[in-house]
Amino acid sequence: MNKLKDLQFLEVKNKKMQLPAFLPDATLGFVRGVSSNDLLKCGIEGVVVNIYHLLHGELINKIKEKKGIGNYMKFPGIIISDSGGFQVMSLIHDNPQNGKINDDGATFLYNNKKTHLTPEKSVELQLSIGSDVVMCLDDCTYPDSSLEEQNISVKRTVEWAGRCKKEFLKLTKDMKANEKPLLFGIIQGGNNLDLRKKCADALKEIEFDGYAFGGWPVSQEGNFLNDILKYVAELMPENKPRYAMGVGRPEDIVACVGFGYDMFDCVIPTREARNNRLYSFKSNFFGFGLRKLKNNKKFYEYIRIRNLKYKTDKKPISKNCDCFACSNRNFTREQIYKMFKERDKEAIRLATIHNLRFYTKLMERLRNQ
RNA sequence: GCCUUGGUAGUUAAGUGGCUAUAACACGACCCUGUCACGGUCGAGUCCCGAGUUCGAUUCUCGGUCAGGGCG
Repeated sequence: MNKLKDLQFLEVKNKKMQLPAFLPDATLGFVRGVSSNDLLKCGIEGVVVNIYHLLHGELINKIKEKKGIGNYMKFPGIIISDSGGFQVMSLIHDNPQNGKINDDGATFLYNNKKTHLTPEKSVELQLSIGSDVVMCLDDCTYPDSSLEEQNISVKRTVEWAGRCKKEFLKLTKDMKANEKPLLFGIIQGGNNLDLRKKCADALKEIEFDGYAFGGWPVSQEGNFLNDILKYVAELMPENKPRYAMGVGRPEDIVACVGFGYDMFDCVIPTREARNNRLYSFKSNFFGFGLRKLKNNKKFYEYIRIRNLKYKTDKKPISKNCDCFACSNRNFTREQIYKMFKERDKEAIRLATIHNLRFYTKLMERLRNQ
């Protein structure tokens, strides 16, 4: 029924990842709270690191010493590097005292540290750590930013994408095919369909290995931008991977797979694990097809493990979960509650493993339509 | 026995002769969409006891009591 199956894998540098895929954010070169081994056991086949945070945290040289981010992380899967474009929004646009942005690039002033990124520099850094998928530096905005800001954002994003491509070609021209990473372009334009189209057309003209939906995917009122996501997916070439950056909640991912997206990253499963929310599938989930999943946001539920009612709950987090915490009745809610209350780091680990397994299981289900 | 310092929320502290007495942690509920994130929002919960001075005392005075310190 769908064109999802057109693209079953993302392949790069002799690595292979099943699609659609969820990639947790390993911003600083690790997924908070868990080891790379934990990730593999959860079925995670790729992660997203962030070149701004790696640079700001002065980790680039350490990564180079280890001969690449894969070795550094001891993670054999696909590693996407985000360009720092999101931080242009989350740090500078949100708080101009954190830096300046102009047509050349962005200068971050954060925690008394200066970090300068241009499109060329971002690409160079991403290549220097041995990233598998290089993201173009973009000027990321909120959907409700002013039209003027959206215009500037798209203009810059397109120009920067051109510069990224040029730099990428220059730096990778001598690489063998099985050493060469991919380069993805990011489509901006906020909630403006014309700008989205303009941006997508320009990026397709430049030609990338994959295309991403960029920008904050949620309206000011807190509604997921289904229509925009759908529209942008249709602007992307069907034969190349489509990446919905920052998406999202389980029902949003289901919707986006329906629109044609293949790749997702989001802080939700990991951050919420640390902050109390643990997901589980309702039993009907396993009988649902994609269409039914799309029309039924209630295929899952969550518990807030630190709530008082779990203090004496001897059930596992989820009865139909096979994660390390839940399987073999390894840990009860009562135990994890207690570990959280005692600030035991293992609580965060178990919770993160649990939520990541929930997400990988969701993706497995979406692959088998 | 004498002298001395102190007693404010569950804990540790800040503060005031007059507005709904403050913060952190802990507690309870909620939130989180390319991580500024074990973070954020909201809520509940306090001036040791008695007497005095005063229009008004958690605040000043005296006594009690409890805890710490010093001297015997």
